[in-house]
Amino acid sequence: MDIQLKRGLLDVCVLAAIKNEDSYGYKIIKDMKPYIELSESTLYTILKRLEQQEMLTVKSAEHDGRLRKYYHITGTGLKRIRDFREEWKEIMAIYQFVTKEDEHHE
Amino acid sequence: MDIQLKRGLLDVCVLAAIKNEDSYGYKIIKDMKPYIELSESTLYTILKRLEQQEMLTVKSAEHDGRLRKYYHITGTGLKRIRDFREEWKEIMAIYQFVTKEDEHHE
DNA sequence: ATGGAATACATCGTATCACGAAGTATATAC
DNA sequence: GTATATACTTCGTGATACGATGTATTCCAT
Repeated sequence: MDIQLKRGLLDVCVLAAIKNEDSYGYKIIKDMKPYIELSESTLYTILKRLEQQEMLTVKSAEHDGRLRKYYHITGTGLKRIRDFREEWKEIMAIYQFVTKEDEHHE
Repeated sequence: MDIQLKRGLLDVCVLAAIKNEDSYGYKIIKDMKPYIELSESTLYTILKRLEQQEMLTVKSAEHDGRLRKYYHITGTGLKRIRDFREEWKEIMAIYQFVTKEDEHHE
């Protein structure tokens, strides 16, 4: 898929991946894989950004003797997803504009 | 609207704006305005890129005594729009993933 | 006729951002 | 004991949208 098209979806997609239960880097990548593939460097950059924006919180926890960073979505993060639903209406309007056929052809 | 979300739509939206008839910078901006607002510097950057990618051709023509650059979509450009329709299926899958409700809540 | 919009295009610098490359470290399977 | 999977980190780079700024012409109101 076009890289540019992904850009606007990435952040919100990561948030969606931790929406129902806290998750960690590797698992997020796997869960997103069927929809969007992204590299580790990309994901951790995004996670750091989302943390700065207070869309999620981070907590280190031990698992099988080593530390994992678990990411938990915040109220702001949930709002981001709700806002995305609203933005989608504009996106659909753009989609219609791009794909509408020339009216006057038979 | 989120700038990031626009990114993937901009190129194809500009192509859509010249799909039915050749157009020029100022008019493209006006036609796109209801869907996506973009500055002149952004548009001309995009037009130059699309020309390099042979999605469109440029032809200067006189209008009211001064030169205008008219942009004409190519076969490659039209194919780009068709491909976009295909990509859209993936985008919709991502949208579903992001907005689907937690299954186990009543 | 004079000034200010509106039209029309161009260039430059900057900030954001996705990503590949490379690195560190541990657990598990063979 | 060696490879693979797990798990996270840092660095540098290229793409790109955009504000700022500049140039030049036409149109319109005063």
